[in-house]
Amino acid sequence: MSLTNEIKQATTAAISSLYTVNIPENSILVNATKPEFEGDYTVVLFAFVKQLKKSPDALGQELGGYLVANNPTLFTGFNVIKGFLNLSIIDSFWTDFLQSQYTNTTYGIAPKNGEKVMVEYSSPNTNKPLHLGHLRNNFLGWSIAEILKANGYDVVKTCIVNDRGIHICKSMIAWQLFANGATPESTGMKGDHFVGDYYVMFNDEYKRQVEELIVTKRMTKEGAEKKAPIILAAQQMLLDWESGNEEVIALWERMNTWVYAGFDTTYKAIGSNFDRTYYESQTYLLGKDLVEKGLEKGVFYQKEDSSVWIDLTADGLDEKIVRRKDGTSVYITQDIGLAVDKYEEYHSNKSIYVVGDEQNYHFKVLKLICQKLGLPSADGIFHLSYGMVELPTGKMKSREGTVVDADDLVAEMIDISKKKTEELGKVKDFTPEELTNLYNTIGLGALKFYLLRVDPKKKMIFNPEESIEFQGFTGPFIQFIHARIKSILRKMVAEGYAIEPIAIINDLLPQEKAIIVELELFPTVIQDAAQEYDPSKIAIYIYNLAKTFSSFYSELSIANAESDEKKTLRLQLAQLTAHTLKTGMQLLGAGVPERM
RNA sequence: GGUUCGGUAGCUCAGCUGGAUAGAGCGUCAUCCUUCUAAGAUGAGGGUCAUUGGUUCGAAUCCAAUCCGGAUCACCA
Repeated sequence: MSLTNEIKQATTAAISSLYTVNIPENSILVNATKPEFEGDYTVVLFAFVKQLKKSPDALGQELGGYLVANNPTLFTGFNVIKGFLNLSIIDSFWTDFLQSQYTNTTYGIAPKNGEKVMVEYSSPNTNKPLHLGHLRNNFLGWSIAEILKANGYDVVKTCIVNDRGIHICKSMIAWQLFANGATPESTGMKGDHFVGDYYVMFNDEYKRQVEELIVTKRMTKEGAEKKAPIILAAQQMLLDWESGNEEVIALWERMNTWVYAGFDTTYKAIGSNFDRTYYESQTYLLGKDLVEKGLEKGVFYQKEDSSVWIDLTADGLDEKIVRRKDGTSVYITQDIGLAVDKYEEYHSNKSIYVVGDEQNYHFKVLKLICQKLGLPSADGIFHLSYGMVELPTGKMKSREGTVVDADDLVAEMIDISKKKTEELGKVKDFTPEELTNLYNTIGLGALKFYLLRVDPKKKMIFNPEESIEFQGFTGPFIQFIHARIKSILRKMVAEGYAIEPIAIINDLLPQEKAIIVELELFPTVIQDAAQEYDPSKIAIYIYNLAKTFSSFYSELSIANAESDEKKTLRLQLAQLTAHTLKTGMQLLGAGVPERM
């Protein structure tokens, strides 16, 4: 149990025994004491002053006296200022805590709880390469999966690949028209970029044809957009694809192979993977049966043109189509089918979809429809909605060439970490392989930390003009503190100094105590991060811990401590800090180097 | 227009289940490497917490209204 919970419990017990009044534990507010006052934790008294009919000061004195007298293993003293009861925690509590955890390399990680959760993220389109927005999505999905695991859940990471539809046909048409048989191999290009280029070519040609039709045939813009030969060809190709035309399918498969090879490279570079990948080409027909059943049940209704709808106006939403008049399924139908499919395969009660906030409405509707259909998976559907990554100039637009490409950005980050490392010249004895690993760790650490340190729900601004920071509130700072600690620990090992458990220390210095106080919070932070689906809680926490340690480090010597006892204590502190920083970074999908 | 998310330092962001004098990082200025890694530490400066009203012992935090910005409301996915 966390210390603040212990304090709450002790306070409830005290109030109950002093005044025979029962106050719920969670209504008691316990905060860290402000540095300008004496004490470690503060109970805010105003809330129950009225109920207990006491002045804040009298209540504080009585409560404080009782708490100290009855919890001698927890509190050493108290003071009351206005309505705040400041409690001092006994040093033995902190040293005990440290003794019990300093060798624990998985400090903060909860044991398995037997529950299963699915996390779906990434969801790429096969007609263009991954960009910065995908990176935020991938890092978020990965991190949430890790955070849930750390809370004891069994996690299945899934990906739905958007591999069919008119947009894919556009790349295919353009390739047929313009490629002259070129391939990623023949051009030396990464497959996803190769295919993405043809998607751009399609749009350029489409635009040209539309303008031509407007000029030569005096068509309206809308009319020309429908009649341009290249769009008609794409539409025909989609029909051919759906009817199983062998030639079209063969081309589709060939181009998909290129794209997947490209995606694989990117996923490998950013350290991402999935336990199960679904392909829309295989799932797009799912859900049709469910529409039939829904019609029978009266959840859906049919219009005269035989399209099928659901009326959600009673729930504050609109009417929504679930099957087209030509009988084909729409986006939402596929998702209903996939939800059922996933549930039948894994039987997880919770299914998290990491998808941008532009689809908030879609997921509201999806969950509602599933509930109305009485699907067992319905209540477990949770849309982890995150904000878009924008540029200072606004949204990223592929048509205007303002997309920040994922591969480019990753390469740039690794390159910058290489340059910075070389400038500092601290790892000249590294082998080329060790150097490559280090640059990767630092570059990706910086990138992941940067994208995960802000609240996922908020949109974030990325300025390509200013490169991502390596100093201050960043991944490399945390990595640096970790490497520093490791360096000290290595030195101790080299000197044959063993870190043994020690007896209680009664003269903890403020700098020493500050770190233990911070460390004690880690398990609570991991729980919060899971509850809120918010990796930034972890990022902020490990940054604060690293900062606290860094201050401590610059003020007090570890190797040349005043006594052997203190030396050991500080080494224990350093070690548990290193474990915690490492675990925290791992929860963000980032690594920590032993040296940098 | 309906729904919804946001507006905190020059910039990027914390803090939001109401609690003490609103915090970081970057940038600016100053100090510190013969002592465990300076990707560091210490300090200075920087605020009408969008605006107005309300709730109360107390509001950046809760409520209402207003202003500004984003997303969404497709027989696209």
